[in-house]
Amino acid sequence: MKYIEKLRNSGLRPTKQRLQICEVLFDRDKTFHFTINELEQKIKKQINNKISLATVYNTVHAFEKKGYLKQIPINSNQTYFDTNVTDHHHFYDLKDEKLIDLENSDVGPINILKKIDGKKIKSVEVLVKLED
Amino acid sequence: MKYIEKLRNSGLRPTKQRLQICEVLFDRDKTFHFTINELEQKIKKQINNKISLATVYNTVHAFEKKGYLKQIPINSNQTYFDTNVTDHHHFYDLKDEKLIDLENSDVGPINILKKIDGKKIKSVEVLVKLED
DNA sequence: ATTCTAGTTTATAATGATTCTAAAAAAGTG
DNA sequence: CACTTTTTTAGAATCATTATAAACTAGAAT
Repeated sequence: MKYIEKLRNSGLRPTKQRLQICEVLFDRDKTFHFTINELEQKIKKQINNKISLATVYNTVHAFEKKGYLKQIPINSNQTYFDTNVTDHHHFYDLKDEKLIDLENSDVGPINILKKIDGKKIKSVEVLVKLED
Repeated sequence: MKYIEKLRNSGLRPTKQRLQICEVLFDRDKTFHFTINELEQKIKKQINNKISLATVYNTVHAFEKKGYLKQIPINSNQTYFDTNVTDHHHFYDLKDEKLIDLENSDVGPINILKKIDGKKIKSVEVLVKLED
């Protein structure tokens, strides 16, 4: 399994559950935007093994901490995660409640002119809300 | 009271509770970033009248719908609101968990080059995360 | 391989923000 | 005042997320 080493190198034991969640999350062509709930559904369909909801939460948070996932800042009652951890932006379709990737080339350069003493910029994220 | 007409014009009855919440929200010099919980605390301190939590929620949502408040897209278990409804952006200090306004003049123009058929852009919001 | 230990999984309970409910109160209208 | 509609309210219900504590497992040591 290709994820065993990746997990070990991060200090995470490559358990059956983590490896299966890796498959669901990372064996794909395109970026995956998801809520924990949606991920749970996908796991149910794709895997012949029940994974506890608590484990899904634990794993997603562990992966986020290690930098394999990131949260998408958006106002929703559920937390959204993204398998694309590079700097990039999003459309959010308010009607369908769906996220759409904006590649970096889809957004002109962003200039932050204000500085805060003693702080440095970690990330710049743009959320473009869409309506009909 | 200066808020009576404003409320009436929006189709909201100027009740005692709404007027008091208006005072807490809008009788200030600077932009106010808050969660419902923080707002409730401020109301308790500032007003000699108990306002039910349900009313605070109702009122904040009513004001948001009328465009007097807006939500700030950020990942937090609590929803953040902003009394500054003009197009503007935020710093988010990861360490202190504090929001800081970025005036429009603090951010260069943002060009969204991608279009989605049948959808139009409602808002463009930038979140700049800060670290030490 | 067997034993040991720390890390992991799990079902379930607990928490906490938000929404719902339905009855009482207040606002606006004639 | 009488009437209708909107608003407020306390408390219940909901729903995402986190905590708990017991059972399990991976990796290391013996």
